[in-house]
Amino acid sequence: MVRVRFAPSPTGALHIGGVRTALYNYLFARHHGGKMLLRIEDTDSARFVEGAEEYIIEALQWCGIEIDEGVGVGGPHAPYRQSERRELYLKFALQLIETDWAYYAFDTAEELGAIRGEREAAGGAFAYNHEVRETLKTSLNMSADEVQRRIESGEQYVIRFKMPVGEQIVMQDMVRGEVVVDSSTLDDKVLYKSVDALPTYHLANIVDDHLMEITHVIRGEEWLPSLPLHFMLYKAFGWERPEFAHLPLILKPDGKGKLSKRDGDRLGFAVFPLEWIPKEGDTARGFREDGYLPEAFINMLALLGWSPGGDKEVMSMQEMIESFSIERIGKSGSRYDPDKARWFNGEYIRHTSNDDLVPHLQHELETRGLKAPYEMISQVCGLVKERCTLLTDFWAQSHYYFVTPTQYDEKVVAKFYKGDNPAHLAKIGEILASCQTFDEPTTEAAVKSWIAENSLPMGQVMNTLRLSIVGGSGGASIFAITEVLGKEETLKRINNALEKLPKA
RNA sequence: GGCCCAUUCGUCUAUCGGUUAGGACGCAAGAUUUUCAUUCUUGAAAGAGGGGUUCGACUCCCCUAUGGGCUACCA
Repeated sequence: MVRVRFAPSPTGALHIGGVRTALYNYLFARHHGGKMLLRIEDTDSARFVEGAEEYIIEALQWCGIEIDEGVGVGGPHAPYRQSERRELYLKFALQLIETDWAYYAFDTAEELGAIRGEREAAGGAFAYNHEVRETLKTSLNMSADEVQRRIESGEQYVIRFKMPVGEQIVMQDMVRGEVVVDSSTLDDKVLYKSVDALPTYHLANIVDDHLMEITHVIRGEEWLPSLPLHFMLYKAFGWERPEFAHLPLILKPDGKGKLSKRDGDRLGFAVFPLEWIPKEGDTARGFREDGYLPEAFINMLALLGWSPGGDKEVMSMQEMIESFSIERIGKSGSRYDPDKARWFNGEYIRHTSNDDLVPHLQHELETRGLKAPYEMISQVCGLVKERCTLLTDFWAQSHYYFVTPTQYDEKVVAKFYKGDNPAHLAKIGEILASCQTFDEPTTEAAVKSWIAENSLPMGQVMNTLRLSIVGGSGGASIFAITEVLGKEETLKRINNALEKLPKA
């Protein structure tokens, strides 16, 4: 039984790299008929941000990533928030001390900072490792009594992993293959801190993955350097370890480095699924608020680092679940391409039914205090959707269906409202007025046959008509527009133009 | 600095020793059209460099270069 987990820290909004990690976990779980867990890793009380957990849950929901077990849903291994599991971890840290895989360290943060500063000033680097651990304030060079005394007197301490020396740690990663690291190059990571009586990520992570029977750990590449530690931890506990897969990072569209919120602000796009309004600091825009459909967003994200192999790019969640495999995840980082994201969205909008689009346009109308019949909104959606790449484009593309133009695009006026065109427009008004039915085929046939009979320039006449109806250029077939508008409104607009526009 | 990871068109990618190196985004040109858009056609565009291994390397190995990640009592 495959069991995977997404284990974010509630330190802020969930960035798209995190969303993609969650997505790959989800696709993998569903592909194998396994379970997807959500665990909140809030072991750093200092970095906890209120609302972040709620944001993460809402974002996953919007994306269509379903959680089977964990925070918000419960399950057999509850609680799933590490801060609520705090009593659990100390005994495991102690177990490691008893088996000589860990030790107490009483150095204060200030002392270590000072040493680090000295070494760096001298051009070197400081690592808390086998070379220095015997010389620092650790239980390795103290009597058991002294250790006991310090702890009982309330002195703050930390429990560090005692990394073995000279061991070749051979690891297997599902995306990278074999990775070998010499344990002598590793330092003694903190596993537990007495200040807040909480474990660090490394301990909590291994303990919980074990207890929650996680079979596959799929996480970001930034964790690859700590994989050797995690391997050793499993060994020290004598636990069977899960399989690991480290995902490549999502990079900036331009320049160097991984994608950050700043890139979004600088280049004008979202890097978070949902808008994030923190209590302090700047708000961050979200794909949802920018007008993206979750299906398009997820489709784009899935293909950023993974490819099913064929030429097919537009895929539903179900199709991605069926074809997903970790073997087909790329090894190198992928630059995020905002243009491609827009293209995906346009593609999805065009393939979304008019009825499913109605709520979005309806919302735009409501915020402007406008109303229109459902049927009309649906028709408009059908006419404008191929001109929209984002949901937020709908209003700009469709406002003239709902609001009679009061201003006319000057360039278009200058180009078409001259010569015989105004007169022709008046004549078209008469022709349309005489149409018994006002649907597109009828009105189009009537007007075009008149144009043909009189050998008039099609472009000139039609664009003048368009100017009167929409106030400018652009838009669907003019007779499709007038059908939606209806006879009365159409004739009104033609008369408006005739009255308001200057005779040239 | 140390450790680790990576490297195919501008970007996302296919290729799992033998291909005219394929597709998509973007870009350019053209077709369709009353406009805008959609759609369709076409085009430009790639194996970081150097050594091996091999009859034959984008593909396997090594080195270099470049890029990235980590190096906290953060995750």
